[in-house]
Amino acid sequence: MPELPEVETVARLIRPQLVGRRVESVRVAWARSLGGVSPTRFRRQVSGSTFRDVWRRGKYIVMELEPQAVLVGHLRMSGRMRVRPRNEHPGDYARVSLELDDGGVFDFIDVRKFGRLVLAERAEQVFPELGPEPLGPEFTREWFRSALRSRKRRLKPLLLDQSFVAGLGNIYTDEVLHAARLHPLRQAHKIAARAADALHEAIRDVLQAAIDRQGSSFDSFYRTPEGQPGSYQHEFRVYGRTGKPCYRCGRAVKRIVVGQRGTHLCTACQRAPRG
DNA sequence: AGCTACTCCTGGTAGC
DNA sequence: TGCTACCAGGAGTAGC
Repeated sequence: MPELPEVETVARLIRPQLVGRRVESVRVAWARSLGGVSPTRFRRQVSGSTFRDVWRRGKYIVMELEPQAVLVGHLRMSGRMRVRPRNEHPGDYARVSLELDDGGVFDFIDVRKFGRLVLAERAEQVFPELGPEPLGPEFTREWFRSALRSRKRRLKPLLLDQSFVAGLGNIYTDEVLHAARLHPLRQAHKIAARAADALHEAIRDVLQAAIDRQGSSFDSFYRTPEGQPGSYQHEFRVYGRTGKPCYRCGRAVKRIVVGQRGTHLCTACQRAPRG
């Protein structure tokens, strides 16, 4: 599921439910969700600690614990997080559960088991190399222009690369490229300054609009921590619209495969590179 | 440096 | 209805 807008939504909603809460006990139903940290050590260190803060970086959710530890969560394809009342059933896919001192239980839920909830001393120990936050102050037009110029790589795989820009995934990359009218196979270093600016603007606009709608939900997977679906899926202009008319020109949206990822585009609005 | 293939998992769905 | 094949929001690794 989750890309930057969904992860941001999760972080915003669980933050007020966790900050200040003490963990009373820990249940680990699927040890591999801990990413190599032993369940024993995880239980010992997390039990009794208190949430100090919750924030997002790229697609990671960082939960700071008192006095000095972090839980770094990544939802990958099917992960969710929520806080439920203790008398409510956790469901079949709660992989890690933390009982809180106010009667709530934090669940890390993950059908496909790709997600992780890693205990570390500092978040930076868990993060791989991450590019700038696309909605943050470092992501300027000037930086983006020169960053594109320095990469001899196709746009779609480049935008999906978290070490280039942090937070875009398969859906929003397709939406962003369509909004900027750029073909996913265009070479980054050949993008003119005006087109680079259009792409920069599209990235910020699409992600912000999706956050405003609490992300996108189109199957049973992604829900906000309160169980509500997001609504940005109603704004998709190409993703999942194969064969349907482009909202800009009316031609059928095409699906191609780029780097093993399904890729949706309008070949009239997004002109293919020569060759 | 950048590309492809493969891997980790389960569930939903299209097609027969 | 039942079976099978394929597909999916991510990303690390290996090999070329």
